[in-house]
Amino acid sequence: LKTPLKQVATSQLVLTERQPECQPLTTPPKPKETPPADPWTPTSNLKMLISAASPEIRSREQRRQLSDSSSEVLQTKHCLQEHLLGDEYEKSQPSRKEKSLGLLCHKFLARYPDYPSPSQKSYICLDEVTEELHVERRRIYDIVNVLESLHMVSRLARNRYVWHGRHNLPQTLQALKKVGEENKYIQQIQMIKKREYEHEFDPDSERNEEMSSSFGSSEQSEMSFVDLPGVEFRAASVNGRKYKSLRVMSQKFVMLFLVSTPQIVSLEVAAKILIGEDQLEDLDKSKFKTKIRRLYDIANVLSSLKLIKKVHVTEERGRKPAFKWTGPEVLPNTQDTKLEATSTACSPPISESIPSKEQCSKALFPSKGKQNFTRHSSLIKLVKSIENDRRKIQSAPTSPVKISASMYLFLTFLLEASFSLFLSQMTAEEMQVKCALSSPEAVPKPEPSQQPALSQPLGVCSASHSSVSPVILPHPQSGVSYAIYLHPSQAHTVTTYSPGFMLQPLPCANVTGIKSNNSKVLNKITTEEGDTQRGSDEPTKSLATEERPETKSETSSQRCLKRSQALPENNLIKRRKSDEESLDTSLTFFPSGYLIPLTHCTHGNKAECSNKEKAGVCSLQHTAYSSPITGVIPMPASELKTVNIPAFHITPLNIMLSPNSIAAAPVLSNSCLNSSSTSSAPNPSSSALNFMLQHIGLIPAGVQVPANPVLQHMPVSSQSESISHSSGSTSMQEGKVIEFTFYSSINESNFLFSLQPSAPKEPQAVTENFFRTPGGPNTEPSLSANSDGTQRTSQGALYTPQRKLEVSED
DNA sequence: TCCTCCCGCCAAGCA
DNA sequence: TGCTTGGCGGGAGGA
Repeated sequence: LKTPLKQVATSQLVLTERQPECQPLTTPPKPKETPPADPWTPTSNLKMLISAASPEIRSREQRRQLSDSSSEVLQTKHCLQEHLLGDEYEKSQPSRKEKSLGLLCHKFLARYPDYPSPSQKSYICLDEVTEELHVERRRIYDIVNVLESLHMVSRLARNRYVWHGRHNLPQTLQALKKVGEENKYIQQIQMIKKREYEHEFDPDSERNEEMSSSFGSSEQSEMSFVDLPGVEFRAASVNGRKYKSLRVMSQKFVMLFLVSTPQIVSLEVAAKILIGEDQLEDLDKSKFKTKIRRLYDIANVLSSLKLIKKVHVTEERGRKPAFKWTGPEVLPNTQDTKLEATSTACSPPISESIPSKEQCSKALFPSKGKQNFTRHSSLIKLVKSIENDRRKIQSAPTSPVKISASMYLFLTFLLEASFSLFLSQMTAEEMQVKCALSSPEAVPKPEPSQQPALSQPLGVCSASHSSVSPVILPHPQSGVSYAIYLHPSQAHTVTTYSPGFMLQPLPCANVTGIKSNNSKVLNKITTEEGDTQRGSDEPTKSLATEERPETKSETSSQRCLKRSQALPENNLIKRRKSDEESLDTSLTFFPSGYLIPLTHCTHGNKAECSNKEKAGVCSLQHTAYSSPITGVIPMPASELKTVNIPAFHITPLNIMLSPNSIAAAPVLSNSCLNSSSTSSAPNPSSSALNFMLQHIGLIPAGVQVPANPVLQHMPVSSQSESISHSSGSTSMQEGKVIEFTFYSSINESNFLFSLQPSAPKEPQAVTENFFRTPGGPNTEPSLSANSDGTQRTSQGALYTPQRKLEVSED
């Protein structure tokens, strides 16, 4: 059996990247009369002589003179070796790049047609290949193993493989995607990113135990080779090393791309996941490095297959190598999903019979007999992780937060970042569904073309981030400016202008559903809110109920309830009582979840303002804000956690602010309410934040905080702070603070921030407390993982890490 | 300096 | 027992 040569093999195929089959615009074809191996320049002969050992040139020779070229080149090489001494010979050697696995893979692939005729089988003889490509057998194994993982080849016998080409690729990718989804790789990726984020805050913390428990033991997590029906896996050593095999690693690597959105996977994350599934407890640097090495090997082959492309992801911590999926799009595993949905390189005229979905499923998930396919151990891990989270939540104390006026500005950044991330982490499908469910008339369905922007997860700056940026909303009558966080789906757009601060299209507040699952307190609150609020709540409430199946093992509200019951010192009722007391005096309530007063209510109008706002009208006096917002929800933030709000439909703020406590908050805007001037500010970068914070003295020089600091309980000094703005139009008054409690809660179907006035606390340095890290001197808020990609402080407040990410291609 | 990954040792396992 | 297969990590080229 001879290894068949690819019908069309030119030097171009070897020296340049191969064009995808279906690419419409290609380089004009080379004139036929030009022999592929002819010298291109007058000096080419010399170059060829000098670099005769180059694999490319050798390959060219091989193709031109099929049988005897290799020996000639070898002779040339030997001659060169004889005549060139020392450095000269070294220089004549092919460079490292020329010997790369990627290039070798190109050459390997050039030997075989992408879509071989089913009638004639193509066989690969390893000896032949190694001889013709002048590489060590070991290297061919690397290539073949990866190709085998994609079912582009399969092992026939010793030294012999069958070449399938890309015929099986669509099915394979679909199967891999399904397995990847079953293995909850998305969650694992999020968890790893989250832990990376934690690590930034607490580099010394030992979380291996936690990680191990969440990833499960190695025996649980072993994953077999994902096979396809009719493509038998006959690896040589299937028993001993298969779990570490490059094949399995390659499949997992591909799965990560297929389940990710966007389809960019960093080597680091991939390596951690692969290690995690092996033996996380043995995680050490060398193992990590080894995994990375292997991933490079795999990535080189996948790159040659045009399935991935190298990119770089820039985060706060630097530039990380990553790869972007450039292969065919793999649609969800539905019965209707035809394989032709895959595109470009994988859409040949498939003449082979395509295995049915049932066959694939049966093969992938056999109900009995030999287990050929993935064990879904990640489910076990997930449960463990969730249990850990739940334990922490239930035992977590709650404490109020004070935050200074200067912090407010910063908080707006945080809110934006967090909410932006939340949005970005939603898949386009979720968005469509939830938008449609929650506000069918107001929410236009995202165009398919918009989906990528909407579904950018994991720190990639989404183009849609601006849609949830805070708006500084002046209120001339009350003298209060508000920051509003609303999603555009909320309603009509109004604009405002606030010099020196973020300006975004301002959606009018459209009261969103706030649903109480079971909290008596909430019922009471609802009563307090009044009928109007309830009325506006109803549609969404019902929708939220529909949207949120009972299968959720434990809602955030339940968790919160448990927590509150378990913690007398933070008893909700106590808190509520306290809140009500403050309400009697000076507390101002703003419509639930939307507005943050930025400026003080003067003493002259404070009471009026307070009363108005208590009635839910203070912020609504202006016609531009005559939205359906009605009523307020005065409740402790911890109780607010019981509110179940359909994600994406609500503005994630619940605010109760005391005019006293905000008496001197800055006026950020005095612009005309109806001004049409609008400008968008970019998402604040980490460096910008750090600069700002350092500039205003909130953090010492040299201290860096990420763009999305932990949102957690932050005892903040009520003492005078040195705050000054030497630039910009925003001025902060000294010695005044806004006091509120910030909670956030995110899970799959809930998203809630709340702000509320906090009880007086011992003065503490704002910087120290706001930016303290878990595990630091003040270790109260420790971070823990959550299965849904969010993070949680020990008090139960959740946040989702986000980094400013830039993806750059090399 | 760090990223990238070639190279080859050597062990597992097959014929 | 020899050969095939492939895990693994040192260390060097390259950016």
